[in-house]
Amino acid sequence: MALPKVGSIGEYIREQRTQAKISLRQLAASAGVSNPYLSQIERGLRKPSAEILNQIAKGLQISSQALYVQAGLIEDREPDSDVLTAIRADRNITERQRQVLIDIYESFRKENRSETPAEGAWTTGDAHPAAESPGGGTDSSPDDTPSPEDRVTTPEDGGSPKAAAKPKTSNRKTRRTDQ
Amino acid sequence: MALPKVGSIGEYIREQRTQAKISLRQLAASAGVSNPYLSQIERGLRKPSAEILNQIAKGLQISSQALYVQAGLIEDREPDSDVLTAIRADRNITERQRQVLIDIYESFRKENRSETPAEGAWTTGDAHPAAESPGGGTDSSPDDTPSPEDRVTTPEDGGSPKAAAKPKTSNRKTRRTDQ
DNA sequence: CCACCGTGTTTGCATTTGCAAGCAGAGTGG
DNA sequence: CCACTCTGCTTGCAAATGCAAACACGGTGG
Repeated sequence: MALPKVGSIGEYIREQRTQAKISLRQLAASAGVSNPYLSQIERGLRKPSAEILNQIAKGLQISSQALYVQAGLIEDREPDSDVLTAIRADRNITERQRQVLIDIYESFRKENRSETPAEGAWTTGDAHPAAESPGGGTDSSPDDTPSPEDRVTTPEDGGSPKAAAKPKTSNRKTRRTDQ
Repeated sequence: MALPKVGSIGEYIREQRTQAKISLRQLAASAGVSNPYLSQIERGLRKPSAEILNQIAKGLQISSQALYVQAGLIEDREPDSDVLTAIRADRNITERQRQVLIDIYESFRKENRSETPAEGAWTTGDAHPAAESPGGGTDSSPDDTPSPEDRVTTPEDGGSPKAAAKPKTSNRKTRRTDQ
């Protein structure tokens, strides 16, 4: 594998650490990871998992998001609409309320997005067995699904957003060649 | 109990998946993970790493941050200031510039926070990399790809506020987390 | 009835993470 | 000179991730 470069995450961590003038062992201790492992991470020999990354971020007292971005784990340009940021930044609501709002908003976004392609296509007679598409995207009937375990989504209003089926072609590719 | 509760991340994923009316295999395919693994993730039998989590988020077309928050990996409490959210929400700057701004801001925060009693720590003439004012000469390169070797640290100015965190905590034993 | 296609699940195995223990130097000073 | 402490790095090894293949169950229809 040769581990070409798992991204500059290691460099970034070492950068932040040396800048903070703390030793590898100190950071490892405060981050709760072992010193050798941190060493390997910093030199790109190991690819830390999210937990470790989070702990390192805490140990460095930097933003986890910054680390995730550096690790290329969040690089996907999220729809950074200020709505979501406003929701996340708002401190006058509880976490649950925040989550509900985010869920609703994302459901709306997803719904809108899956309606973009030309209608039909996946409703044609080619019998997509799994998709089956009850109602499809146009009617957007809110109460067509039994909703197995409705936990997070419990808005009082009945207009819960239901996302339309995703006409993703059944790509059989499972093996992902990465890294 | 052998498998610790990894949080409701699996539940959340399954929730989103069923909401989107896509099958487990479909999501696994579009996310680039194997079906059985996704099944185990959804039931909390496995703890997906950040990459897998990111892939799943992409497959679900939902926010990665939402997943990370659900996974308890982002804490969601760091960006408690609208400054950061404003920076992140601003779309008139490149990713690089945004990162620089965030780094600077975090450096300031860290400086303020670690400047508890006993001042005279940051005056030791160390150079703080991120806390450099990019000035007007910021590269307006439309390229927003985080280059690996191009670290944000480019100290050239000496008159910027320095942040030197000199934690009094001496070496601390590496705590081991049972697991 | 049983082949076929869909759903999600379980079973072994390769690969990897992540750590405890030990190694190689650089200061410091008794 | 050697003991002590710091720095970071290398070495095996337990445990986990993550996947391919096979399993169990349900519906269609030939």
